[in-house]
Amino acid sequence: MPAMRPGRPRSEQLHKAILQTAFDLVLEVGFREVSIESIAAKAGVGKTTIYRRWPNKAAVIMDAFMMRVGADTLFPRADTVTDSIRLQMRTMAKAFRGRDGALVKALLSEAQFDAELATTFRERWTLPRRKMALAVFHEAVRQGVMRSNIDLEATIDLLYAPMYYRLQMGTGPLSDAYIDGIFDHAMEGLLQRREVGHGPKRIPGNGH
Amino acid sequence: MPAMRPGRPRSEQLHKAILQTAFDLVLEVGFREVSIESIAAKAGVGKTTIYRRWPNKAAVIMDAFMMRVGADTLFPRADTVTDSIRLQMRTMAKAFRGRDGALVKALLSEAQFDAELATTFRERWTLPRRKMALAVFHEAVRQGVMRSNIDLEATIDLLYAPMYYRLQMGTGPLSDAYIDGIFDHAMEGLLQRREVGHGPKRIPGNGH
DNA sequence: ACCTAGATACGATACGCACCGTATCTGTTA
DNA sequence: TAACAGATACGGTGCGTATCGTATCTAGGT
Repeated sequence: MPAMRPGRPRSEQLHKAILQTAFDLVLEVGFREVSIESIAAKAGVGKTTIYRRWPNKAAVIMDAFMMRVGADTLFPRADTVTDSIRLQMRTMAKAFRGRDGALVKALLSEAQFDAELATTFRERWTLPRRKMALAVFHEAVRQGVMRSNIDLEATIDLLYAPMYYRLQMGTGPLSDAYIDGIFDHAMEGLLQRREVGHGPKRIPGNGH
Repeated sequence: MPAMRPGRPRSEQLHKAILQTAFDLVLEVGFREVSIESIAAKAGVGKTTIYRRWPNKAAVIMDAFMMRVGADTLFPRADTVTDSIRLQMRTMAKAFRGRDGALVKALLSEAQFDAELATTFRERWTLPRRKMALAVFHEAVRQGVMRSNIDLEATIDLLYAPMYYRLQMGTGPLSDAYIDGIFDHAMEGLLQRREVGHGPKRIPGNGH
C-alpha cells in the first residue's frame, strides 16, 4: 500500500540511478572525492532530487552499499556448526578483500565523524551479522561443542574483530590462511577440552 | 648539531603552541570541525606558519597526538609474562576509554582517506606497540607458557583487535571485565594444556 | 667592530576554487 | 492541485597558494 499521496510521485527509476551512480563513483574515485554535486552530474539529475531523499552524501552511499551487498555475506550453513563458522569467516574475508571491503572501510570510518551514519551502519550492517553469528554460537553451545560458560558477545569480537583490524590497519593480508589461523587459535580455547583435533580443515568447494 | 642553516630559524615556541592548540581544539569541538584556519586563529599565528610545517590538518593533529601520548601506554612489566600481557591490555583499554581513545579513533578513521597519514599512524603508533607485544609473546613462548607453533602476528590481532573494534563499533563498553574476558578466552587456547588455572586474576595495585 | 647581502620565518591579506545546503523558478506528472 | 523534476543562483566555509612588508638569522666583506 503506497498510500498514494497527492502530487507527482517520486521516480523509482531515478532512485536506483542515483544509488548506482553513487556506488560506481565511490569505487572509481574514492569516498572522499565523491560529492553530491558529482553524483548529480554523473547521474544526470538535479541536486534537489538527491537532497529531497537523503540528508548528505554518507547516507546516499550507505543506501547504495546496502542495495548491492545487503543480501550477500549472509550466514552460510555447513555440515557442522564449527564448519559453518569457519565458512562464514572465509566468506566475509573474501568480501572484505574485494569492493565491498573498500565500502565497509569507508563507511565505518566516516561513521566516526557522523553519529547518524554510525547508528545506521550499526543497525543495518553490524548488528544483523552479529545476530546471525550469535544464533550459530548458541547452537554450538547447545550441541556441547563450545563451552557454556563463555561470553558469546566477546566471542564474536574475538573472531571477527581481527578482520576489521586488518582491513583498516594494513598490517597484513586478509588471506584464508590468516582467517583459518584466527579461527583455530580462538577455537582451541573455546572448544570443550574433550573435543580435540580441530586443525585447519578443508571445506569442500571452497578450495584454498 | 642543528646544522645552522642561513635565515631566520623556525620558532620552537610557536611549534609547541600550534600542537597544543590543535590537541585542545580536537577534544573541544571534534576532529572534523577543526580547520587549519581555526588552529591558526586560536594559536595566534598565520596560516602560512602552519602550512610551512605540515601538509594538512591530519598531519598536525597526528603530531600533536604523538607529542602528548607517544611515551605513554608503553609495555608495563608484571611478575609473569601473562600478567604483563593482561596488564598492558588493561592499560591500553584505559587509555582508549579516555581522551586518547577519541584521538586514536579519529586518526585511524581519517587514515582510511589519507594514505600518508595511514603510513605515519602505522609506523608511529601501531607498529611500535606491536613490536613490544611481540617481544613479550616471544618470551612467553621461550618460557613454555605459550604454545610454540602459533602465529604470533595473528595472536596480537586476536588480543588487540577487539579493543579497536569496540572503540569504533560501539557494540559495548571497553571495561576491564570485557578485556579480561577477551584475554581469558584467547589464552585458554594459547596456553599449554598442562598450565591450567588461568582464570581472571587480580593484579595488585590495579584494582577492579 | 660595523655593515651589507642573501636567505628564511612570520603575520596579514587576498585570491580562486570546490562544495555545501537552501531558495527560487519553470515545467511535468500523477 | 500538489508534489516532483531540472536548472540556476546564492551565501557560506574552508581549502591551499601567492604576495607583501617586516623580522631575524648567517656569511662575508671592509
